Amino acid sequence: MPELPEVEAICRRIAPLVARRTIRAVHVVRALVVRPQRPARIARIAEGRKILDVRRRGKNILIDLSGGFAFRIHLRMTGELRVDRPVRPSTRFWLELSGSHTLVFDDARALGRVHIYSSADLEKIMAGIGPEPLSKDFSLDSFIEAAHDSRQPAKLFLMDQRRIAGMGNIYAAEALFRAAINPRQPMNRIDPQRLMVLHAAIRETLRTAVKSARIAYNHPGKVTEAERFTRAVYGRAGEPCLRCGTEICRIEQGGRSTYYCPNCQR
DNA sequence: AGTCACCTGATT
DNA sequence: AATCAGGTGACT
Repeated sequence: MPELPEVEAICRRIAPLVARRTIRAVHVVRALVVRPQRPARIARIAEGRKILDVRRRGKNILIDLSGGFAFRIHLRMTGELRVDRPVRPSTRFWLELSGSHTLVFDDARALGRVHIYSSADLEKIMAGIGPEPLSKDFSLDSFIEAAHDSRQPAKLFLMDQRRIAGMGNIYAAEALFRAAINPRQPMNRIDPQRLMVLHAAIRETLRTAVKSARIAYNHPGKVTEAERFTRAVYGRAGEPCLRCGTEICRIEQGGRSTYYCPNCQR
């Protein structure tokens, strides 16, 4: 379930475990996940370098290496990163680190990607995605301005990575519920007053979800409890709205599910 | 702007 | 057997 909050939790979790370690060997189990890059080239570049930091940008996990290189890992739908021994059928890629640690990338569907770039190239790629919604870069003014220029339905706008970094299907739906906006509403037809509410709702939704995701990672048994707390509409088609009791609807937008309350979100 | 392919496992 | 899945990018 990797959107911004889950990716943030993963980065925070693994950073202290892998930082300052040296990459002894790179193992590309499935060349598909590094395509179009070549396993041999990735290994040649990465081996012997030290891991300096693990960061998040949108839904990307960035692993800075010594000498001006970095890995970019995108989990897509089903990817997972863990620091552990690599003994799973779904393991696609792993790094052997100094101190006999391993950083393992598992991905059942193999849609996730691992690439290596020079730091300069990586920055160029990351410059193409929108502001971090939990940082000051995500200003109300620029949000309103961008909304004014777009006829996109609100939910698709929120999920557009060039607009806002890291929002996905779940939290876009949750933020719209919180702001009481219909997911089909074109962005340029939402008045500034309500855009202000939406801007705040995006930040609150993600902040809450980051907390839940971090708890979920540290206490696996509490996952369901944490999720219930962060999901007012997502996946609840046919169930009563927590605010008004009306049945939650499921519609399709851009080929995927959108959940909303037809009474609260008009 | 909208649709589909990319993959595979879980669910119906 | 068919359908569904939280993301993204390539295509029309």
